[in-house]
This record gives sequence, C-alpha cells and structure tokens, in this order.
Amino acid sequence: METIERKPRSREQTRSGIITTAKSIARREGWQAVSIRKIADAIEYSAPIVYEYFDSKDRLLDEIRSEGFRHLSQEYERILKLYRDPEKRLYEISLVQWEFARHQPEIYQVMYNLDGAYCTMPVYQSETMQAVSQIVRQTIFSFIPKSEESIKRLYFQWWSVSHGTIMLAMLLKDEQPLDQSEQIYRETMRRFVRDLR
Amino acid sequence: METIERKPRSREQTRSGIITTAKSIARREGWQAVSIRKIADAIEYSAPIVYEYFDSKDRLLDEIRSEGFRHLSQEYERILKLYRDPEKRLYEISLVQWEFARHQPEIYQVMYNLDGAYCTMPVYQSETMQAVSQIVRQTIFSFIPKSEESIKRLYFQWWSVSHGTIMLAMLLKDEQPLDQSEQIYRETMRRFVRDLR
DNA sequence: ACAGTCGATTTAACACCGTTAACTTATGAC
DNA sequence: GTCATAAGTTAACGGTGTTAAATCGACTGT
Repeated sequence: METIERKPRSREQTRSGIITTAKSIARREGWQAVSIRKIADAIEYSAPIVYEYFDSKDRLLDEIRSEGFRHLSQEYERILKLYRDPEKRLYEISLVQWEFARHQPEIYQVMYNLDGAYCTMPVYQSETMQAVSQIVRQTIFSFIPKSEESIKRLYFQWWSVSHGTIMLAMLLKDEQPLDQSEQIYRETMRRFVRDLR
Repeated sequence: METIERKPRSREQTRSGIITTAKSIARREGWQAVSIRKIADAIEYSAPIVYEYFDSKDRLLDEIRSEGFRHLSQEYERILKLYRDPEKRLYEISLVQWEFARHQPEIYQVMYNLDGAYCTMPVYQSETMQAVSQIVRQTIFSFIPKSEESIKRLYFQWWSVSHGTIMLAMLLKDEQPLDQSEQIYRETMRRFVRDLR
C-alpha cells in the first residue's frame, strides 16, 4: 500500500479549507447538495476528519453564517468611517447589504435559511448578528433620537424592506434582471431613508 | 400472517391524506423532517405507494405549493367581491397574506423555500402563482392606471414589503411577539397603499 | 533492536433518506 | 382449476450525517 501524499497543511488551513469548500459547493450546486463526504473528498481527507474541526454539519453552517455576519459588520464599520451624515450612512449600509447578497448569495442563504440552506441555530441568538443590528440601530438613533422601542421598530422596518427586496430579487432573477431589481432597491432604500426624517 | 385491516379509502382520499400528512409533519417538526417513509407510515402504507400518487418528493412539495397559491388566489377573489375601493382592496389583500403566513406557516415556507423547505421547481413558473400576481397587479392598475412596466414595478415593491415583513416577523417570532409584528405590518402596508396615490 | 504508546487517519458500521425493481398475494375471468 | 391482472409489499441501490473500531506511522524507553 503506497502512502498517498498530501500537501502538509496547518490545522487552520484545513479548517478554512472545509469552510471554503462547503461554500463553493453551495454556490455551484446549492446548499442541498453540500455533504460532509463531498467536502472531505475535496480536501482530500476522509469524512470523519471534518468532525475534528466541526462538531456537526449544523455547527459548520453556523460558523459560515457567523462569518457572514462578521463580514457584514466590518463593511458597516467601514461605512461609518467613510461618512458622517447619518442619512448617507444608512443608505450606504443598505447598499452594502445588497452587494453582499449579490456577490455572496450562498452565504446570504445560510444566514437566513433560504433555498435549501438549513441551520438549526436561531439567527437572533447569534452574537455576530447582534453586533450587526447594533450598528444599524445606532445609526438610525443618531439620526432619529427616539425611544429604544421606536428605534427597534424602525430597525425592523428597515430590515424588512431591505431583506424583502433582496429576497424577491433573488427569487425572480431569471425573470427580472438583477440590474433592474437593483435600481428598484436603491430607489426604495433611498426613499425609506428620506421618509425617516 | 394475518391480513392487516386498513380502512378502505378512495384514491382521492389517499392522495389528500399524503398531502395532509406531509403538512402536519412539517408543522410539527419542520420540513427537513418530512420523509416519504414517515408519510407512508402515517397513512398506513409502504413507501412505494406514495409514488403511485406523486412522481417524486419534489412534485409533492410542488403540489402543496400550488395548493397554497390557489388558496391565496381564492382569498384574494373573495376580497375583490367584498370591497370596491381599490385602496381598501389592496390593503385587505395584504392582510390576507399576513393571515395566511401566520396560520399556515408550513405552506408559506414551501411556497418560498424557507426554513429547510426545498422544492426544485422555480416559483415564478408556477401557473397558480401567476394567477395570484395577476390579481394583485390588476388591483394596483385599477388604482394607478400606468404602463405595464410601472405596474410590474409597483407590484414588485408591494410584494417585497409584504413578504419581507412577514419573513422577518417569522424569523424573530421568539424575540418579538407576533402581535407586535402584526401591528407594524398593518401600519407598513397601510402606508404603502396610501403612498401609492 | 525491540516493545509499547500515542496521535493521526481510515474503514466499517448504524440508521436514515429518495427511489426503483422484483416479488408476493389476492381477486376475478374463462 | 388455471391464468392474468392489480395492489401492495419487501429488498435493494446509492446516498446522507455520524460514531466506534481498526489501522498505521512515528516516537519513546529499555
């Protein structure tokens, strides 16, 4: 029996390899096609090795979801540094949300359990998601200093409009070009921000 | 071997039994827990019998989805008969949408591939869904007689806001009581309809 | 040099899944 | 009584997530 040679990799490299592979399969074939064995094949290991890095498939998905929210929160922070005007900030944050969903749809899917992606952990219990919503709520607050309850409500509305439009755009992308949906999205979010005044 | 006795049922009864069972498992345990074997057990048949009624699990889900859209379209028609004012009509249609998602969440999930529900057939190719969108577009048109392109756009926006708010309400239902979300939904849809003028 | 241990990795297995082919069994026709 | 047909079952295939057991290699102590 010959020893198969495998490029030596650090633990961290293998771990991120698993995540990257999962995402790339999801992007190509959809989340329902992502299996532990397929991931293991791609990283040239046997299936149980994946469990050395993640307790379960569920936890793997949860990690990818958290990674998504972390990425989003970093982008939001970038916007906050870039602009001072709260209106501009909220609008730009909205655009980041769109860009994210458009360029990394498989992550957006696992974040919200869309299109066959299914992660058991409730989204709202994710700390990284809490961080994201904190940023948006504060931005709205610096804009409309009202009670916490009102801010929560406005945030809920902002999120609904943004998420709803994005979801529908993805759903109808074969019928209605994404560029057209993007135009509507921009207009909708601009109006939402304007109407906050 | 004793002959197991099974209540005699017509073909139609068995078929609708399959559908009902699938929905009830989905409601109790989520769509990812729905399996052909579990359905077969519940209707007291062996698994292959299910394939006498549906070509595949996918087609079964598609049937449930269509059933959902048919139900929705009937409710919309009912609203049209009940009210004459286009504004009132659109608002009441929005409320029907909310009620439907609230009381039959498992159907709403399969209609939009949410929370582990996954049906391959694209929604927008479903005839029953086309019927539903036709009703809403006409209602908007009788209200704002603009070009077809504009109506399509307004319909897209209406759908986004409604669907987005419903989805988020379901997502956050353990954090934010549904009654509270409903209040926001009503206000949001009322404002949307008003702003159409 | 040899036995023993430890860690990394794989194989094998379990219980489930969707799906299909092959088999059984009961019923009615001639 | 024999045959055909229909209804329903069992058995099987290749897949899934997951875990226990087995393997294999390198290193250690004597």
